[in-house]
Amino acid sequence: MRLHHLHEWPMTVDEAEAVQERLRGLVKVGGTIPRPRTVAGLDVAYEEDSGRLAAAISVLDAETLDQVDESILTGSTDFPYVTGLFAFRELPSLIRALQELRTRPDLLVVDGHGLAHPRRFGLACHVGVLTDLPCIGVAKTSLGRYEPPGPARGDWTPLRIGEDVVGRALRTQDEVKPVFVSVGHKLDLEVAARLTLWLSPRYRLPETTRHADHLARAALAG
DNA sequence: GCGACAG
DNA sequence: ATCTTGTCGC
Repeated sequence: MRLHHLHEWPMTVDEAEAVQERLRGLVKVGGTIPRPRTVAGLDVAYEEDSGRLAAAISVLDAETLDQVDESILTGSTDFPYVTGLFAFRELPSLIRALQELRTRPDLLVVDGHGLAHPRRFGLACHVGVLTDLPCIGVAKTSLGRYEPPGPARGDWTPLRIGEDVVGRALRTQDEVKPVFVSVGHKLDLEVAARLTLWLSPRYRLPETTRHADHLARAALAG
């Protein structure tokens, strides 16, 4: 898969924030996906010591949610974990995994935020701009403020940072903690939320994320 | 100013 | 992210 703007790579925290400010203008907000045939989940697993990591991508049939492709690799990280600069920690390995994918998915689902980010350019936006593919951010915790949504699957409330509505707190199953959905690239928030619900028929997290998580953990072990 | 803070 | 006991439920 062909990727764009790979020359935009920082060495320091200041440079990293500058890259985000520069690339944020390339995010396309809005739109729908006519008929997604395949959906890819991206995730990275870490080993507490030695900075070893495994990146995994699982591509599922959007209709049956059966896996049709995968890409797994192990590596290491040098960029420290800094809230807001999360992308620069996971992106190098995710990029390699994307390039080794046999197929080009119709949609990407990232384990983290898109627009629900301090500079409105979270990992899901970054991956979306690099690939120019529609991309959704689905995170397990929030960086913004929200009121608890209703108790039923499908209930949601707006997620805000400052005055901006940057995403949704979405209940994907009855009586479970909500997930935090935001636009990454090339779709609108309503579509992102609808797709997230579709991809989460049984558990709190989307099947794409769960599959990728399993693959990444297995790769670290074996 | 202080605390909180995706994974 | 990862470390973990017991507990509840299919």
